[in-house]
Amino acid sequence: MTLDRRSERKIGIKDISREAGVALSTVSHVLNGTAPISQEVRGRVLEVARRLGYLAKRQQKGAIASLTTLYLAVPPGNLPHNDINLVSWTLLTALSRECERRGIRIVAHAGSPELNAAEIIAGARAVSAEGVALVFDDNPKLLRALAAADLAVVLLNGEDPTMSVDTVAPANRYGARLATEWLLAQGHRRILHLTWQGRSTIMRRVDGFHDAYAERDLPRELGEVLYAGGYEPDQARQALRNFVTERGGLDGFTAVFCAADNLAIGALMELQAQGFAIPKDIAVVGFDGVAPGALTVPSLTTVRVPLDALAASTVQILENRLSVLGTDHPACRIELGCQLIERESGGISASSR
Amino acid sequence: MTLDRRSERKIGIKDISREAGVALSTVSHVLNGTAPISQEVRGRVLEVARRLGYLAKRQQKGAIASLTTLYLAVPPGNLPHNDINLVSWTLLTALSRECERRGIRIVAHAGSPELNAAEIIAGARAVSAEGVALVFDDNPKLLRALAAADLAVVLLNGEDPTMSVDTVAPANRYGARLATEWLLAQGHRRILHLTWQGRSTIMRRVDGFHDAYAERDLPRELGEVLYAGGYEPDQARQALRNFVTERGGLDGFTAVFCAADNLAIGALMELQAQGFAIPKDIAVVGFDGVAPGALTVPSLTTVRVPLDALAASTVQILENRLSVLGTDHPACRIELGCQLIERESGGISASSR
DNA sequence: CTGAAAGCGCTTACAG
DNA sequence: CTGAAAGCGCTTACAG
Repeated sequence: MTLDRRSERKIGIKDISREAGVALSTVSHVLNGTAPISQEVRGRVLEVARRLGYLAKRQQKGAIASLTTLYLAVPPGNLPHNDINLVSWTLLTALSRECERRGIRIVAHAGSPELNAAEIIAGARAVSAEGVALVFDDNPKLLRALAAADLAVVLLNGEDPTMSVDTVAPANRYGARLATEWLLAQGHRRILHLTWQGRSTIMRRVDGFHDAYAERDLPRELGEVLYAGGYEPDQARQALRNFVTERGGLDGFTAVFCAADNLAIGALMELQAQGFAIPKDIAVVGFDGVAPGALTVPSLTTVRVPLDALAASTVQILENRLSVLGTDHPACRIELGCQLIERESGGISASSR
Repeated sequence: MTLDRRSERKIGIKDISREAGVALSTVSHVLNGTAPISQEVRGRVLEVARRLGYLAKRQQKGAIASLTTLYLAVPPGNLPHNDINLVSWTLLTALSRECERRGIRIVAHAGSPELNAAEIIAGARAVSAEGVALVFDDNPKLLRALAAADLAVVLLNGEDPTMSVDTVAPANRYGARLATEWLLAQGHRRILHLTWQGRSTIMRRVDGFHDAYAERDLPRELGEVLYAGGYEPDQARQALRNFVTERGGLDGFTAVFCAADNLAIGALMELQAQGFAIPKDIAVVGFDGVAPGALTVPSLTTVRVPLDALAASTVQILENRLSVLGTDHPACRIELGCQLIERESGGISASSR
């Protein structure tokens, strides 16, 4: 029994023919390309078919149930045990909703504090999982050991330097470039990138920060990278406090681009505590797009990571790997675009002035 | 009429049930997950279904014919007018074979020497193409203009810094890291990366070259980047000739990693002309994996780019975008893994010694 | 492009 | 898990 169907009635080509006002056979011909149909009718039929969800249903039917159980391995430190780690929480929620929607059972791994390939493989076997989603980790040894097992493995929100498994991640480099370019377009020249020594995905955001300067042929020294001790708001505060003390002020910087909303929230607090007006004295932009940023004062301009789409791609790539793609098909890396959410802390966009 | 079907007879679940030795209904239950089936039987059925090509057929059927005509835009300079530009030639061949296989008409753009968005859009409209594949180009203005049109656009073998369209490319950064790491693992420490000031995809290979050093905590200054005037073999020869003259020899370098097979072929010629033995005095590794590398003396160790898989992904992503994914779904960037082909010029692998 | 009709391939419910 | 059987949804060939 499938639990969750968005619509009670099943949609068939009959519904499409009625809705689009064409013959049943015409719908079939459009969908299969079995007869030459005018561009106009064809467009109308496809539009209706998509709108009614028929295309999605048909594609879903095409992808056979190669994945019935998904085994989920998350490094314990990233489990959403505190309410600050909202990215993890939102991403894992999206993933389990996607599985529920597709009727896939999802089983969480529980093992040693440090993830361990043998444990994960044994755990997945024990529940007859065909696929494993590894989240946030990018220990090459672990990845290679998992890849060697007879399982489909996908790394979500991480980077596999050895490309031994498929990967799904936000376009970190692009997203950081997007935010930096947006600030540059508003006339900011000295931008401080506040980040931490995190995993390589976080380092890609540093790359993107530099890309934006390079693209405008601006000396990369105009921008500076400031490392906080970690991604907690307090660590952002600490880092900025030290920075302001050392430089005796903002040292000409007019914007702070933070590698995570968490850091941006800390930055907002610290800069305001020091008497700076945001965005007037200094603009602040975050990265992630999780809920709290909408509630800060001022509200946080940030780069939104498409968490729902990431979850959907993760399941999709696992099913593909298990069905059509064999083990010999090269590993793939999928990056999804991010979007700039303009709120108050970044100032008013040059384009909307 | 569809032209090309790999097998004459259509494969159905009846064939699978016979081949796997199970009941017809069992096959159906396995494929749809409509009844609990033992892991063993389930595995056997799926294995047979994949082997007979049923899974692929079913998935193909699921993906409705949203793409009937593909419009292909290639910057004229990249058209395979000379026999050296084999990467272009092989990639475009793979793309048209993939289209033929799927019954998609492919129409090549012919316009101004410089690609121009208005012309491409008009050309695509004129032949009623639903999708456009833009190859090798990454002019942001052009990409943005194309993205604004009512067409599905995919950039093949390029990088879109603005992520306004979907992208399919080899994992350049990873591939370069792979080759460099392979050389480091053999004990090479001073590696020369021979490249040219090409598009950003070529620059990613430089990034990967540095990644390999960083990963081993080796100073990046051990490796050096040498820019040739272009990617022709003669330009590689020229660059190496100048290098050897300036440094009065190989200056301690024991390996050359070239950003393209074309350059590697030039490097082989020049280094041998100067009396160096390959791989004994200096190892040479290429990138691309096109045919001529197998025929050089010594044969070329190189990184193979999965051109067939790139072509298949290109068509796949266009169909996805046109059917299930809407215009609001974030743009995606797909990178496919590359593989090191060990031949003679790189020396014997440490692992196989 | 329509519309009625034949037919195919798969799904599904059920007794064993 | 099997096997026979009913039935559903889509495809396809054809006259208009």
